[in-house]
Amino acid sequence: MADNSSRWGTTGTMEALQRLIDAATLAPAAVARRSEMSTSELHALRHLSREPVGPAELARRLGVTTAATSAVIDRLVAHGHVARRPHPTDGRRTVLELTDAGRAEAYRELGAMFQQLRALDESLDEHERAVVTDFLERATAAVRSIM
Amino acid sequence: MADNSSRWGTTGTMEALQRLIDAATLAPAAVARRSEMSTSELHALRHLSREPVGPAELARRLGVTTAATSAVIDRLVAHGHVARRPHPTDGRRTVLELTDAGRAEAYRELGAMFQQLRALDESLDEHERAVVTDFLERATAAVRSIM
DNA sequence: AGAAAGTTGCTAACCTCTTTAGTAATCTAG
DNA sequence: CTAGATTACTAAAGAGGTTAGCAACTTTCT
Repeated sequence: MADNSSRWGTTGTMEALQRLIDAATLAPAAVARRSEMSTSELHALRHLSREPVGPAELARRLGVTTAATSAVIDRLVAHGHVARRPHPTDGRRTVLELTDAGRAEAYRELGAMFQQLRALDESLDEHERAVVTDFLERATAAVRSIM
Repeated sequence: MADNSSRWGTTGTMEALQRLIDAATLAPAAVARRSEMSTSELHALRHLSREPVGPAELARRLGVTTAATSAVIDRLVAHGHVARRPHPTDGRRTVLELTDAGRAEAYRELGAMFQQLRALDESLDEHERAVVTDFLERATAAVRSIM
């Protein structure tokens, strides 16, 4: 058996990464509670801010079943944040689109964060950006390796 | 009102960051399901792998109430992963410590990820490490700003 | 063209985990 | 030494998830 007693993540970079991941896990719960929605609804709003997708794809991104996603969408529709539209070519599918109210809500809750992240990104020079992107991609691979 | 229609995170770095955060959010659910525990139990195991803390502090780190944390600890104790010990000086408090079985479980489920992250960290030179750490800390601040 | 198989989206019943509310024990500050 | 926090817990109630199953539609195979 390996050395279980060795501590993980003792360098500054690893500590910083753990803090980022913890913050990114806790922040949605805090925001969701404040705006009286579930974390899944908030995550759905965030995903739909990027591009319209259907319930099945949204379920994959949320990491829950399509059954649970149906309920999430019901709540978002009831709040006027999302509209269900028929898929243009595939009769089985539905396309979920943010309403203006939904877009405003997403912006209100998450806009400040994305603005700061954008400013952070723009403060990097080309070399730094390459270093950071490479790090993030390799860290993502490490995280995904346990899924 | 600001420009709601502008898309967020369109650069490579921002895309990579979003993928990391999504992976770091989805991975615990996948691992927890596989090892038949709740995500809170897994997160508790991870936090307790770093240092022993009490239920109140653990509740803060998990982002749930102490009532919910009591139940999480009950389950971990029932599975033999954690032991409740009295705090040496404060009579109100309890100190939670991983058992050998708990440490082995944490290592089994998360060890591969931390090993890869460690290798990633070690592949950075001093300058790169400084760039990455600074980026992670500023990204964490951005995420925390919406909490 | 028609049958078989897969995908999509939903409902219903159930179950797990969390919150709210309240209590007892202990510590700390005035 | 009393008043107010803090810690940890239990019990009742609620939110949100899963499993199971179905109907509609699309795709693939023959």
